[in-house]
Amino acid sequence: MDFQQIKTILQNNNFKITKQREYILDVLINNQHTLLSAETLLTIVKEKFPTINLTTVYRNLDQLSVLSLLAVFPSDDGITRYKLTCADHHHHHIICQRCGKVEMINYCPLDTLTSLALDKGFHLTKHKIELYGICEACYTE
Amino acid sequence: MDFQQIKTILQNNNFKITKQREYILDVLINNQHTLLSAETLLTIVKEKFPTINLTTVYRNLDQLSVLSLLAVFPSDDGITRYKLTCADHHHHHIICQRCGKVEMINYCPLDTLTSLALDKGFHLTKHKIELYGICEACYTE
DNA sequence: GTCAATGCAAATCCTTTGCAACTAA
DNA sequence: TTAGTTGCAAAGGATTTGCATTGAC
Repeated sequence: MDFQQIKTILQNNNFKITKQREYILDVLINNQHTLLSAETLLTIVKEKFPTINLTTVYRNLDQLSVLSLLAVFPSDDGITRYKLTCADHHHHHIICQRCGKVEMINYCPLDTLTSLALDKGFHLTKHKIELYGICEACYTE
Repeated sequence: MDFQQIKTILQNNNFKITKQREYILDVLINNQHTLLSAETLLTIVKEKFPTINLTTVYRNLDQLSVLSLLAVFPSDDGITRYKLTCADHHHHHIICQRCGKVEMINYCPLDTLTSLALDKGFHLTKHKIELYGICEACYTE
């Protein structure tokens, strides 16, 4: 996902491209390999746009999420983290528990999951496969 | 997991068996097939023990979680839900998005996940496979 | 008797809302 | 011009903490 693609989608949905939104997208685009909390995102955006407000960040995250442009990761620690969704194929993630780095995992036994669900009488609507670990850099630290 | 097993673990860890704790465990044991929020758990316990406090519920959930007796499910809606862990073998869950019913899924390609992680340079520490769907009862409603 | 557990109130933390001022298109 | 957007302050809602009291063992 690059800025042009996202910009187009936003405009097609009656969203305006403000300076704040541009900076927020910029940070998200440059951190597609990391989960960011609203607070962290704010801190980074503030480097370039010091007057931006946390509320604005939350509102933008919310809109991106509604447009399915954002992957949302609620966590045990009570902090929700975000990253842009990848436009390409269906996939899952592995997340470093120390630094938050995220990599794509091209693996999903969807047929198996669907049939497992059906075995229990469930109609599958959604599934989550998340791997957590320690990345090479953190491991050798 | 029945009451005796949990009681033993608690006592081995210097926890006391209070009336409140008994009722909380009772509700958790009788709802092993459902995810409960702290608030919902409180409501149910209150039927039998009207003076119990939300704080007590949270503190008990916390302790159970520390002892790995509790599975914790943070969710997009900001509410964390809980259920007792099953003592038996490793497994995952399918959760009804309408009623919260939970069933066990005896499926986990752990070797595959471990090697996928390793391919990315990650040392796997934890993984999550959660299926979401609509259960039979909700579907035919 | 001792130490953990409880209840209550207040505090905390993340997130959302109301509203007036602003700005992209 | 006119929606959508922002910033600020205040509110909300889930969870946690402080502290005096109670209760299990």
